[in-house]
Amino acid sequence: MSRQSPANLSQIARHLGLSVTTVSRALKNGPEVHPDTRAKVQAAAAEMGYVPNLAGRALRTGRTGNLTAILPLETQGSLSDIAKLPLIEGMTLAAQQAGYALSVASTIPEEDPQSGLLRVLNSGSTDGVIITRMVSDDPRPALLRARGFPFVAFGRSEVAIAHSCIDIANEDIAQDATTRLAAASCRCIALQLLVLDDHVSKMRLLGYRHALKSAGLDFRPDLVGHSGYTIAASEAWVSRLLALPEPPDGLVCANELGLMGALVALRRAGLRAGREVQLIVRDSTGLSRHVLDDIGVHFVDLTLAGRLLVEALIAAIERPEEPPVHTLLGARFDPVGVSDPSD
Amino acid sequence: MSRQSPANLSQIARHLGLSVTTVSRALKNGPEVHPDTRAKVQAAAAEMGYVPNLAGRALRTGRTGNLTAILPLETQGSLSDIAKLPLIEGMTLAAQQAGYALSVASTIPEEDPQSGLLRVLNSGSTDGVIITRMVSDDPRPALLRARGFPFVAFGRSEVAIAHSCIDIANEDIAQDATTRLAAASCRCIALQLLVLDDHVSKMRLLGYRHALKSAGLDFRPDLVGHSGYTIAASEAWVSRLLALPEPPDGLVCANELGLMGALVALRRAGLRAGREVQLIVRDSTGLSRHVLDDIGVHFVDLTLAGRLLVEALIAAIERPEEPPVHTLLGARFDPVGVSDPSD
DNA sequence: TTATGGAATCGTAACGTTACGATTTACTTC
DNA sequence: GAAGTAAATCGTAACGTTACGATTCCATAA
Repeated sequence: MSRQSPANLSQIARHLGLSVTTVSRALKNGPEVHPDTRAKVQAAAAEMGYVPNLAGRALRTGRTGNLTAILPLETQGSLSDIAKLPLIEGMTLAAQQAGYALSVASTIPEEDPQSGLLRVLNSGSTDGVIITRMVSDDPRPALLRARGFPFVAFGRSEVAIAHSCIDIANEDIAQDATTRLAAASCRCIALQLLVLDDHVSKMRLLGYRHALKSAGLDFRPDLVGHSGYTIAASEAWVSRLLALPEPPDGLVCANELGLMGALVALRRAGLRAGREVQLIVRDSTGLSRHVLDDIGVHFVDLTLAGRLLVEALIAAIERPEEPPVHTLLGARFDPVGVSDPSD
Repeated sequence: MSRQSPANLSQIARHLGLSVTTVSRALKNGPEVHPDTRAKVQAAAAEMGYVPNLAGRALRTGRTGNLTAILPLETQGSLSDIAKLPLIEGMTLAAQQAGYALSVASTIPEEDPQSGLLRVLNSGSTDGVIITRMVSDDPRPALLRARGFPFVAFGRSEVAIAHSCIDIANEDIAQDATTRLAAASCRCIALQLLVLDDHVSKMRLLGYRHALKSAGLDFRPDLVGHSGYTIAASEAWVSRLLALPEPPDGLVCANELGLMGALVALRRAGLRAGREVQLIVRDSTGLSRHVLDDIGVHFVDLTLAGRLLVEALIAAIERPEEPPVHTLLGARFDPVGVSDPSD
């Protein structure tokens, strides 16, 4: 009962009385084989259950058929940012449909982000990488560029290096959310950010300030804060907000977990979402509309983002002469409420 | 600016005046090289930035350094079962720490589950697979066994084939949940299942019926139903339950999404969780305790399950003579409530 | 001095694929 | 019928690694 390996080119060639070369060419629709031969070879390959051995092909061509996404995974057992799931799903499915396999590699929190990337590159087992969590002066694009290694970025940095990137229209979304709260008569609108100094927060802050100005509201630095990626941290931050002398009457939440934390904080303070404090959230899982009975949800389709990232990466690998793409993904605003019958 | 490839064995050999063979042996601590030589080789390899080419190694040894988990991913854009995220995280991190890469392959809903598996096997790009969503008479273990291909299963089937599997103690958990509801004076306890006919549902039903019997309660088939993996389906099912002539006063939810659906259904019916209907949920993300203000949560550590799956798979690959492991993972019961300050 | 044996190192082949140049076959044209 | 040409096919080499048998070297014993 030992491991049986699938048929290879030489077995097909022997079976048909052809050379390995001809079989190889026939299978990839090379123009130099006789149509009859091609048909015969392809029939035999199908019948014998031939699948190309990727190691052999990789050794010869340098292409492995693997893509790697570098994501920050949760190592401590606490609740992870669930928006990663649709992103992973989108990337995996798009890769699979294009004949690639997608591996996820995790950054290690204590580690320099560059060395994690280097580990992946040097293993030589991937054709291209997707990098995430871009920061303003991110060193990774330059590193990848210097190696001539195909990559795409999820999110923008301020580094002037040509590469494809897919980003979320964070500025627009924050601006729209703030404007909607102002239109709902909020006068003290708080903005929840996730981490300090990354590009996402910078853009969201821009949109927020722009909307405040348009609505004729003052900017109050004490209403802006970063609350990290956990429910507990969000709850702590919102609780502090609510204890201010002039607490907010509107809150732009950063994501699902930020919303959860905010809801817990409101419950503890005896306040009601949608009444004393109105909430808007940026959501990527569809979860928020089921827990939030308030103004609405900005739905950001990260499954689509994952698909676009993979497609851009494959383009960078297979057609390097094409110019890089820059896609800015907007959000769909969904009003919510208990009466909404949709999923 | 073309892609620079890292050093290979022959470059190191040339640089040191040794043969490729000796360098190869020195780097993997083979016993036949002189200690001085080994030290020299390893120093040179480190200095020249040598990393083994995985394609070359794979071609020679048949080992690729890749593991594949076959999961059902969401292709329709609807909210996916978020419990997959901690599972993926646990698997990915454990694989990474052991020097493997983990790819996720998705089953295609319309497709025969076997052909998806075959596609993965035949690609020859993976050393072992993790299969999930086991059903009672699952054909996949026999298929994998016949090929001599290393694999582990998440969940048990009733097929008598020796292989490692990691399972959740679904029977115990459902029994404990039902018992707790009965102890909280519930007399009509409903059981939410996910899909019909899989092993998980079978075990949960067993535990549920056992607990009912112990508590002296009658089994009512109309209180047991399967509600699929979406919030909407759960909501529809719970709504139907609540419209029964004798509606339940207790509900054992299947997972986070089942809970969400139940909460929406309760709100719509004007009922309060923890009052007219008491809830217990099986949770793997830590999310439930933030939305549920009721009896409690059975927390199932799927990050750990993912880690155990990968470790068992690596054992099956590297040490096939070892007997397979069967691990049954229990749950930790966490009482919840607004006054609970933990994350 | 010559066997003996063990330690250290080397050379060759092979894994399955593809690129490239060489070779055969069949058909047209003079 | 011979020469020329295009189409079809073939043989060889190479990617980087490891397994295996062969070989060298050196110290010790006969």
